[in-house]
Amino acid sequence: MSIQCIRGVKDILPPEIEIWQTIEHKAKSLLEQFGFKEIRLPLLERTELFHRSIGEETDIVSKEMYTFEDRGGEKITLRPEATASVVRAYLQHNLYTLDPIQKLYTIGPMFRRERPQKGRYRQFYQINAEVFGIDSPLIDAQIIFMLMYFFKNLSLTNVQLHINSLGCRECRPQFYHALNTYLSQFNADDLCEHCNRRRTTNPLRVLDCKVEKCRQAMKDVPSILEFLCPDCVSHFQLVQTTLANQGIDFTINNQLVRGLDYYTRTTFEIQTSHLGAQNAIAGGGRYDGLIQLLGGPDIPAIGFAIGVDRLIELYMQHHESPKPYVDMFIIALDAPSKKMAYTLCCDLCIKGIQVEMDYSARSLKSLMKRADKLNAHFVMIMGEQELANNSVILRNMNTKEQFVLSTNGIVDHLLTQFFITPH
RNA sequence: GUGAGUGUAGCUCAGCUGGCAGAGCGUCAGGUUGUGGUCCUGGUGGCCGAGGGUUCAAGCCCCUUCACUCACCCCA
Repeated sequence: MSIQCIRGVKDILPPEIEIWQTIEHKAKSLLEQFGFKEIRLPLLERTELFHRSIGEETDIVSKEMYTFEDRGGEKITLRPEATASVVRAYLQHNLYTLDPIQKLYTIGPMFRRERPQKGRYRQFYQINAEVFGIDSPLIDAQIIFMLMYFFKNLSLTNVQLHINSLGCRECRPQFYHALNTYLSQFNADDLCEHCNRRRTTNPLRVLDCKVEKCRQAMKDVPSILEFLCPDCVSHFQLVQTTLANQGIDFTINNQLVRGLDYYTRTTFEIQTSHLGAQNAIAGGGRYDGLIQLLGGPDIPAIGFAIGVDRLIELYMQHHESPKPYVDMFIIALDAPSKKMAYTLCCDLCIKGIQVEMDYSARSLKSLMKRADKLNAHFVMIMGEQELANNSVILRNMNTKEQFVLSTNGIVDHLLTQFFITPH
């Protein structure tokens, strides 16, 4: 058995790669239409960055990160998400002194060591966007609008938007207090093993536990939405009315907590019922305290990530991979013809025509079969007879029409008569 | 980390109560001079995931291990 790739990672091969290119291209165009600029970031960061931003008690940090010591003894981690790195770069380069408002996006792989399953890989890809320096709920609504437009534009209509508010540093402590009071009424038997630990370490996470007895126990749990301070209420209200005015359907889900500690106020997730258990294809939220937490000024921010692997899986349920083709396949039957074919092949390729030729000495028949396999739109045939007349045969593979063309000025002739030239 | 299912040709899969390793698709060649798709013929292709055990005999039974898939968990 030859060497295989490691568990939970995969190769993306042609022709599927074309779908990835299409999706990424569409995402970039849309993000740039909305004023986002690309930022390219390292995949490696100091481990400390994620401990401080994502939170020590989260699943990501406590058991899913690829962390190692490099040869200099430094603790390095393969990034499990992008937001922390974007914030790090924003602070490291003092981008806020240039303009506190920055809209940045990045596309690339993330790494989490979880058990792989459908839609969940150890190396997975995200399209990530962040807005720094705007605290208005209008920007919350706008990035959600942009996301929903993106999915609609890809003809992905079977997705649902869920939104919630997690409050701010003013009102969240009061909810925490109420939540702790509520949780304290239960014995260890009433909650699952994880939640017994969470009730002290991260009580918010008990809310969206899916274990049956925990859901029973959480039946009458106070809703975070009842504890929001007036500012948070009006913020959340404006997000909702703005979305509603734009005709965007959403569900308020007060159990939507999300797995990273840094979220405040608006959080959202876009889900689908067509991907099995891993139903979130995009998620994000506001993180007004994170920049300060990482040593920067008190600047609000909001962002989201799209799971590209899942998005593409969903997309492919309704779209075929494009069938590869070449514009022309050249069959040259002897050595002098091959020499000429080679030059012609290069000349046409640099003009933007996809041309393949054959480099072997196989029969015309087998090469015609190959032309068919390559889905060649045209086949050029040249051999002893043609070369003697300074001509070649051009066959249209769909109509079966054949033309005899002079070799004089053939590149221009082909470009103007047979191929739609770019520009 | 836990559970269930599956590992046989490049791909999709048959293979009976243990008895010579199979099909379809793909690939390559041919079906009389230099013309494709359909059709016909032939060739190629395998450490039956790996290691051990039981047996005269193991793809099949037992143990171990690895991988994949799905689910739990978590998230994108």
